[in-house]
Amino acid sequence: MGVSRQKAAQNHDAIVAAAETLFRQRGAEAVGLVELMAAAGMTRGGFYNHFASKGALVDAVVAKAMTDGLANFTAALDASGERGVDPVDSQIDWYLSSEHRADIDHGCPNAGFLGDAPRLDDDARARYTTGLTANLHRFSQAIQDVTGLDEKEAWSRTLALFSQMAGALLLSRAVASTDPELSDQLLAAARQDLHTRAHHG
Amino acid sequence: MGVSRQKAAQNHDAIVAAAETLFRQRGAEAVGLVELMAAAGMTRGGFYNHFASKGALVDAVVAKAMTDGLANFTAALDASGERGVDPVDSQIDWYLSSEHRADIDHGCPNAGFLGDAPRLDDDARARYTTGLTANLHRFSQAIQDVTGLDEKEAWSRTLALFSQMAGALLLSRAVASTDPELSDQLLAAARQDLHTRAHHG
DNA sequence: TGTACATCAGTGAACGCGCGTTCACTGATGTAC
DNA sequence: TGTACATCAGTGAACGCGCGTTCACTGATGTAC
Repeated sequence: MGVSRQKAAQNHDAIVAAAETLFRQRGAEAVGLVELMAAAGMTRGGFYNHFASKGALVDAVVAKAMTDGLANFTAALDASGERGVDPVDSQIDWYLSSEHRADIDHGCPNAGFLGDAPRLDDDARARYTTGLTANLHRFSQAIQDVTGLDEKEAWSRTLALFSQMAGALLLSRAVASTDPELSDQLLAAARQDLHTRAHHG
Repeated sequence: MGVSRQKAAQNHDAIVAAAETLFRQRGAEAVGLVELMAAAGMTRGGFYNHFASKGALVDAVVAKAMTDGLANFTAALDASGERGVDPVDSQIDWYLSSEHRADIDHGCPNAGFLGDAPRLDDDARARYTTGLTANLHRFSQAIQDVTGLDEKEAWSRTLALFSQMAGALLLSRAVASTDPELSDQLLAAARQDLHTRAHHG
């Protein structure tokens, strides 16, 4: 084998991790397997010991990103609760921060893969959709806790709020290098607007 | 020549028109010149009589889409004014309609190219940014007319509202085939939310 | 107005290149006794 | 515990293929006289 099973499992994870970064930055189509495997510390041929095809890797990457995203979101909400700060406000501030704008590699996957989602294959798009849905339900619960709205109202509010968060983040990223001032204004306008709306019963 | 100058100019437009549709649907990277030229009714070699490179075509497509988008937006606002209906409400209804969701080929270019914008080359990204800025200014003027807010307040309001419109549309498109109900809910929630906010002074 | 010639948009074969994928090979690891 | 062998992750050359681009060629168009 030349490599222990433990090391092989680490290599598997390294491929997925390298792929997530590269796919988010440049899109899955623009990343070749040679470059990808080099980024994971191997040469090209080994790829097919881990995945049946490049498409299968895309599925795995989307699945992992969505799962991690939900875990991070839940952890952030819990951490806010423990610190005694408003979890929805904290989330809005982080989501529309310049740090999150810059963190394309590991930021919110719902936004990170949003532009690519319509062009993913069926499996990956299904994974994106279920991941997004789980995230929205978690967010809706937090909205309910904060506002006291009923379940249905909170769900509508959540869809409206998250649309604004994702839209502002994507627009801000799209113009970040060409018009930094507009990029900042987009984040600031959405942040201010969302804070006043998140708690309005 | 085998082809008149008028016909050559028509062919030029046909290439750009075919490219806009294909690029919006699948992304510029995923569309080959053979397929593109066939869609425009020609064979591959003629492409370089019209554009120096594929990248130059991408620039031209983005530029045309953004220009057309602003013209369409302005025309729609004027048409609303003449019919005596609220131009901002009309725009919101159209933007978050299932028709606009389906019209990827010719819908709002600010949303249509939003997912690709960060990965466009410098020229195309600059064209996207200036086009978006022009659209936002036109929208801000309409918001000012409707709400009576001052220029600065209207601008912030515009950024917040348009972020929500673009985000809802992209999310709705992303899940349209995998979760049609969620896709509809995203549009409906944003529509309802935006109507109540657009006129609030 | 008619003729001779230059122009140049479109054709289709060809180019080098990088892609995703395959495969014979390697050698340390894991297993059987 | 030690030895012989099977396993299989990783290597790197090779595959066919489609990409963007180039180029010699064509022939109707536009121009000069």
